[in-house]
Amino acid sequence: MAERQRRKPGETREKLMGAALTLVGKGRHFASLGIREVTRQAGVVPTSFYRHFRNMDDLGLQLVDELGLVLRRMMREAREHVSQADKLIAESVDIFISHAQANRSFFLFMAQGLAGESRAVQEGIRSEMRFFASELANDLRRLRLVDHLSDSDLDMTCDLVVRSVAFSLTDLLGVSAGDDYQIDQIRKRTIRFLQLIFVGAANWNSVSQ
Amino acid sequence: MAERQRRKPGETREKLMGAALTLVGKGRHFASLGIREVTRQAGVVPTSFYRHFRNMDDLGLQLVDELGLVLRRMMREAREHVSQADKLIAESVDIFISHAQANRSFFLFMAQGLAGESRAVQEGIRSEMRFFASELANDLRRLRLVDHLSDSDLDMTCDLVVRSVAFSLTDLLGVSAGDDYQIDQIRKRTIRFLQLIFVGAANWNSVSQ
DNA sequence: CATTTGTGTGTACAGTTGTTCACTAATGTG
DNA sequence: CACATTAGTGAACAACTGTACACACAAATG
Repeated sequence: MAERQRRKPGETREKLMGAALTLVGKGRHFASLGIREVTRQAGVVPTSFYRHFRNMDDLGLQLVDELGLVLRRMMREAREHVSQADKLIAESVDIFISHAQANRSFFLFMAQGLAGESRAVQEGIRSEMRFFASELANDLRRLRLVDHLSDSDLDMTCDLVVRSVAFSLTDLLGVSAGDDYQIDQIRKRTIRFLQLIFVGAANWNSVSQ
Repeated sequence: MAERQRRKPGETREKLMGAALTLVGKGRHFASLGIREVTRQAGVVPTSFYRHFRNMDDLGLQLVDELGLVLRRMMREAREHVSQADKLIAESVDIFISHAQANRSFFLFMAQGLAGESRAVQEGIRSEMRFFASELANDLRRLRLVDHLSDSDLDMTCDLVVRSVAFSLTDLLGVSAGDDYQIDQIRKRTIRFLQLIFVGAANWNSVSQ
C-alpha cells in the first residue's frame, strides 16, 4: 500500500454521502437519519456503510470537509467577479445566493449542523466559517478598503458579516427554490444588512475608540 | 365543558414537554427524539403521549409557544433594568446571557428549530424572533435614540440585532455552562457586534440615502 | 504465480420503534 | 344520582433499527 489507490467514480462512499445530502435536501434533518435509511437511499446494502464510516457522525464530519470545498469554490468565484468596489457587496451576495441554490443540500446541512447533535460537526462548521471570515478580512485589507480599522476590529467586522450571511441562509433555505420574489426580498435585505455593517465599520474609530 | 378545566401541577403534558427539553439539554437534537424515548424520560407509558399530542411535531409547536413566554419574560426584565442609555447594550446582553443560561434547554431548542425538520416549528420560531425585533424597535423609538431612522430602516436594524444575538446564542450554547472565561469572551464579542451595528445605524442616512 | 487487502453482499438477531386496542379511574355535566 | 368525557395503563404487533458474521470477488502486493 505504497500510495492511496485511485477509485472509479460512483463509489459507494460518495453514494452514501450523496444519499445523506439528498435526504437532507428532501427536508429531513441530518440528526434524524439512520444508517439503514441512508444505505437504502444510496441503493446499497446496510453493511456497506461500515466499510467507509464508523457511524453517522463520522459521515457528517466527512460532509463538513466537502462543504469546505464548496465554500472555497464560492470564494474563488467571488474574487474573480470583483469589479467595482461600490458593487462589491451586491455582487458577492448574488454569488452567495446562486451557490446556495446550486448546492442547496450542502447549505442545508451546514445550517442544521450549527446547532446539530454532533459536537465535532458543529465545531467543524464553525471552523469553516472562521476561515471564511479570515479570508474575507484578507481580501478587504488587500483591496485597501478598510485601512482605518485595526486587525482585530476588521476581524470582528468580517465575523459579523459572515454570521449575517449565514443567517440569511436559513431564510433562503426556508423558501421554495423557485420563489423568485421571496428570494429577491432576502437578497435585498442581506445587502442592506451588509451595508449597515460596513457603514458601522467606516465610522467605527471616530466614535468608539 | 363551560370553561377550561384547571389541572394540578405535575401534569403529564408538562412532564412530556419537560422531558423533551431535558433530552435536548443533554445534547440530543429534537428532530432525533422519538415518542417512546420522550415518554420514557417522562416516566409515563407511551400511549399517554397521544392524549396530548398528535406527534412530535405537535409537541415541538407547543414548545414554541412556551418559548414565547420565556422570551417575553426576558424582554420585560430588560425593560425594567434600563438605566443609562450608554450602558443599554451591555446590560441587555448581560440579561440575555443570564436568561440563556437559566433556560438553556429552551434556547437550545430554539437554535435547533431554526433549521429544524418541521416547517411549522421553523416558522414559529422565526415569528417569535420577528416579534422580538419589532418590540425592540418600539422601545428604541420610545427612548428617542434613533429619531433619524425611517421606520423600515429601524426595523432592519433591529432585525439584524436580533439575528446577531441569536447567532451568539449558538456560540453560547456550544461552550459548557460553567466556562466563565469563554462566556465572557462571547459576551464581549456580542457587545461589540451590537455597537458596530448601532454605529452603522447612527451614520446610516448620511451615507446611503 | 499465490496471497493479502479492501470492498460489497446476504442472512441473521435482538432490541426499539410508532401505533392500536381494550380496560380502568377520575372528573365534570345534566 | 346517572352519565359522558377525559386521562392514564398494559399488552400486543408488525415494521424497522444498528450491528455482527461469514462469504465472494476484485485489485494490489510480494
